[in-house]
Amino acid sequence: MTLAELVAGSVHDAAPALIGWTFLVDGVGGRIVEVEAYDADDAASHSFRGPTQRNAVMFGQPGRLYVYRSYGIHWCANVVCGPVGNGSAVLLRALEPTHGLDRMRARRGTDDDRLLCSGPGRLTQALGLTGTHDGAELGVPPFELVAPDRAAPVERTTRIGITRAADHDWRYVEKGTSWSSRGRRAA
DNA sequence: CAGTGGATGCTCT
DNA sequence: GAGCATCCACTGT
Repeated sequence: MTLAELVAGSVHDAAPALIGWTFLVDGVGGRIVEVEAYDADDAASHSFRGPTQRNAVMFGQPGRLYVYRSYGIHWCANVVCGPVGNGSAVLLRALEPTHGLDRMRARRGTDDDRLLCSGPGRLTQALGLTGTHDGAELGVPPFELVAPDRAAPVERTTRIGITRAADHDWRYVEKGTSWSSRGRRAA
């Protein structure tokens, strides 16, 4: 499956299908092990109340990056999905670091590899993503999204860190991973 | 360990 | 003026 095919469909199909893909920015990144789906009928989604200046990218071309500031401090990155105008996206919550570990350690200011990409704010910091990347097209430099050799086993749970529509099971985690943002295990 | 609260800026009410 | 799709440091066991 190509990236274009994957993001063109429903966000609820694309989100679990993204698990196991390798996401790189300028050669730095890793395997996607945790994501969440957000659509326009979802009270927790930025697109719920229709297009605004901030969420404009969510209503544009699929396969682009939607980046927003979270809690005034962090950046969070999403992959826009579905047909143009439907306002859905997949929040990237955690990666298993595989490429450019040294650059990620330097950006994050830690030698604990478990803390490099296990969380949406950490992930963007490790990969150097900021608001300047909002609306950027994925799959072209400096971005790279590589499909896994075979589909990864995926677990489905409730989303994290939201107050509304928190009961929707739209969080997807690679089964058995120790790199997710919750439930870490020793290496 | 678990639980709490502060940092910090922008969007929408 | 409220409320965040978060993270970290600090507290008390």
